[in-house]
Amino acid sequence: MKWPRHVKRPSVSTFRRQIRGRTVTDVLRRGKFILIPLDEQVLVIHLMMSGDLHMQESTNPRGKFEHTVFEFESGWQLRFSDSRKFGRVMLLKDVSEIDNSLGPEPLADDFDPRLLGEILLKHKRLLKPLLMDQHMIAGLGNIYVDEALHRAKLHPLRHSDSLNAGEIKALWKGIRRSLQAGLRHNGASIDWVYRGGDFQNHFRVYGRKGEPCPVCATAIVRIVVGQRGTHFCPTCQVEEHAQS
DNA sequence: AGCGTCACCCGGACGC
DNA sequence: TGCGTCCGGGTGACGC
Repeated sequence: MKWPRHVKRPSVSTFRRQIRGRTVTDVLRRGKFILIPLDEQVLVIHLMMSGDLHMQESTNPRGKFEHTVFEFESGWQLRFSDSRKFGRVMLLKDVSEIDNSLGPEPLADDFDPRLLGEILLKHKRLLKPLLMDQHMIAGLGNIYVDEALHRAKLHPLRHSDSLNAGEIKALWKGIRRSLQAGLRHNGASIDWVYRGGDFQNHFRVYGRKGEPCPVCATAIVRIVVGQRGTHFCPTCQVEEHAQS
């Protein structure tokens, strides 16, 4: 979706006027966006990497990084804490702008190998940046892409239109399994940003440069692809397939 | 079309 | 110890 400059740091007073008296009717998610419908509008929050949402009683002192606070009539507050200020808060008329700009949900029932194959073959892109691109598939970040590619035994620099049916199926499985593993472990708490999860203790390749591959014990390699640290096993994830 | 690069941001890790 | 520098995360804009 568009990420207009003017929503980067919304004026607090404008915001306050617009959402005062509204009722939270639901809490939803689409891709990495948290959607909070407020009667006619929708509050959209992106945590990026260092953002965190939590409920606090209003009497609790405000934390150093709690830049945005939503007051409830009950006396509780929804606080958006974000030490690196990368997160975004937007108020939109409806979710269509976000919805239309995102690819399919990889854990949805209709995300099958055929749909993944269509996306991959329609573009001639490197696997890593394609999978990171929210317009292609919604919700995969750097960790999950590295983990999914390792599960699928695919090199991050493979071209998306070079995969055969078996590889597409393996990638489909890898994407879903790595997301499910993340969910099972309540997500990852990397850096010092603690969110309660322990998925970081179960990474197969991400952030494990030099450590043994859990499958074959080869040292994990780190390269940079599309400006992103990219981790893979040079034995399991071969770039060039021998011609036969 | 797709890639590389940059900007955004800042706590912490690292080097001297 | 204290300072300076670099890093990394997700996204959009931009140039090629």
